[in-house]
Amino acid sequence: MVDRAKPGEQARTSAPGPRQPSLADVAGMAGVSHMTVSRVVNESGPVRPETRERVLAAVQKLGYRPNTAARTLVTGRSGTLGVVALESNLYGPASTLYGIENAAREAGYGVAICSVTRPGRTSIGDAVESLRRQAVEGIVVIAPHVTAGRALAAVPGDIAVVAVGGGESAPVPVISVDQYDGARRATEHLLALGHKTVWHLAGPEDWLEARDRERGWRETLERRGLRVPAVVRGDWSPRSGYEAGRALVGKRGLKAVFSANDQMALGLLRAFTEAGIRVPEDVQVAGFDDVPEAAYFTPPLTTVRQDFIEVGRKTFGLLEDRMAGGDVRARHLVPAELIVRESTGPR
Amino acid sequence: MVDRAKPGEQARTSAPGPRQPSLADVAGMAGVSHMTVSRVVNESGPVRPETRERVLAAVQKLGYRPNTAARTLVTGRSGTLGVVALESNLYGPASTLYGIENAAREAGYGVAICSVTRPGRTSIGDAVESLRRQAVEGIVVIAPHVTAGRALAAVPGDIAVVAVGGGESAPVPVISVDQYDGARRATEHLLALGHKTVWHLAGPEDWLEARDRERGWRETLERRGLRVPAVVRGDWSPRSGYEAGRALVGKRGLKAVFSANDQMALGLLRAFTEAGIRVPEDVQVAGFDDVPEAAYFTPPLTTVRQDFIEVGRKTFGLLEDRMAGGDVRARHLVPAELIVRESTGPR
DNA sequence: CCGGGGCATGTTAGCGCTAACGCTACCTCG
DNA sequence: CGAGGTAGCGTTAGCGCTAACATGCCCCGG
Repeated sequence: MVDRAKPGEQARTSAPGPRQPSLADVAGMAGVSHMTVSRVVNESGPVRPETRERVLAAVQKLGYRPNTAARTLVTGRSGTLGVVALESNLYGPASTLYGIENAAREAGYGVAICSVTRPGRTSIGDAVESLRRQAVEGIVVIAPHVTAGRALAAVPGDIAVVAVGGGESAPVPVISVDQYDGARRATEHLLALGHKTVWHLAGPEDWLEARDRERGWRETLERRGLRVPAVVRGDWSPRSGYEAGRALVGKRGLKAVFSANDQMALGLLRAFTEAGIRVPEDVQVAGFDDVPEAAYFTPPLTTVRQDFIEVGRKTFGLLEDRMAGGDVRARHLVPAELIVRESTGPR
Repeated sequence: MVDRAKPGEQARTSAPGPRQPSLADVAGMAGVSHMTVSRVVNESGPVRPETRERVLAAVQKLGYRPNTAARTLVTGRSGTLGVVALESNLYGPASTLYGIENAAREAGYGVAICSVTRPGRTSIGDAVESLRRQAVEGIVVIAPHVTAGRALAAVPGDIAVVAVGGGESAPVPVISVDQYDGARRATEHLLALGHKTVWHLAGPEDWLEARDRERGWRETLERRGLRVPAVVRGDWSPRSGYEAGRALVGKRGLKAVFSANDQMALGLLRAFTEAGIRVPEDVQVAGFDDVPEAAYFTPPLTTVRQDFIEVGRKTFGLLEDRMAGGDVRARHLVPAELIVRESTGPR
């Protein structure tokens, strides 16, 4: 039965050498049936210790490696998850990706990624489709955009999908850091320092995280009956923070600014420095993300830390539930933590 | 974890649902053989236009999706590449990952990632092994560590592997940014400002990039017969840069420092600021990486830019060559570019 | 009017694996 | 001492797909 000379064997033109050993090859060498080898390899079903030894020796000698494609074909399970990631170096999304990969690997899953540049209905749809062809068992969409919600609604319902950090109205479970509460904490911290109000440098309008942070800031002010200054908007980049900072310089009553992320806060600090405004003496600044650099800005930045490992863990857990058939649709929040540093230090 | 009591007892806990349509289902609906459907789907072989229409209609109606596992099993090609990535948020590795994913996607490949925390012989070996089980056709190892070279030597030779940014003595092609030349440029730039020598804040000793940057700095000084100050070493983090900065403060003749990356340079700036040392008036500082923040540090940082998109493109190109059977072993360098900003500005 | 060569399709044989069941010992217990 | 287990294997039948060959058909030249 190990006679493989008969069928068209010289079909391979590019001659990749001897093909990978299969169960049958191992079985032949160990003098057992391929099923016994399968049982040894997968530890399914009883095998006599000495038989196992023979099989393992043959596996070792031949360098046998199970063929995932065949296994997937017959079992319908690939052991792979898909992640739709945003192609960006932004601290949050990148950290989230690693957090998920981490949790997945610990559970024995592989991870296939497919990045999208500009999330819209089609590109997320395409990404999901391309991952499905890779036979993933479940998909995580890192979709911080408002439009992502709509895109997710169009995703076929016969595969487990969870979204992280977005997908507001999406018909899928969503995990995210509690942006609203983080913004509230930062704002209240600034107010507690005695300011009459707090300005806000917001992120792009089509990012849910930007909206939530803005809402957290706005409602905190409103709850206290304080004046809500006009929002200045950036695009997360240090450059946009810098430009916003130049626009803010000279505003009457500018005493405290809450930036929607640390990178923009850095730009702010730069603009203020150039304008001769001292932080924290003249104006106090808080950011969001706690990037590793934040503690070493000039001055060190008060910010809101997000636990992305935890986000990854929760995301994976939820995806597992979905894959097992659970009908989870809740929104899961991971708490945010305020880190106080000199940029809001006592004067 | 889900406890499935006995193999084969109640494996399918979740929706047994109608299984995905197969070629046969489409064939049945279109009234043709499954082979004709295959030909339509893959555009291989002649099919009458009206037949094609019927088939496509059935494909559409049933929502047919080709089964990659089956296709892989029979063709031996999976259309997927593997990337062994470093689990870190470091700007370089993360950017490289996206660069590669980009190039791969444009060429129609999927990407599976497997991250390793602490690269050593075993973990890279494990990662490669785990990717092979996912039937990847080629593997990119983002391996900036010295040990990675040895680990790569132990990787079986029957699969295409290329390394990016490391793997010095590895028996595989290597792509990297020209760290040596980048460091040389930064150092010469600092010297051109009239300093007698340049200090160096190096990266971890077991990172090849750190070694190359240090060598570029050292040999530039030596070529000019200048004194080579003792190297201060950090771990890439802003914190380590800060600590190094505190150690450097007060050194006699400290006029110019070249930091092996921007994050550490930020720590340096912080330490100098706290010590009352002005940059660039008292000491001039250059970094490496050109992270997006660098232009907004206080002061804006002179640094060396790396083109990671280009690295990704070249890496993928080389991997393609390898997969096609080419025996490429060269070391490919992507040039680095010096970006001059205020931290080395004219006094 | 017939045979050869294409075009458009169908048929068959696996790829490597696991699920499901079959078969033989041997062992236990009433 | 026979019925009924169970450990330890083997055998068979696909999973969905593609490569290779087989078939029917029509067109055309001889």
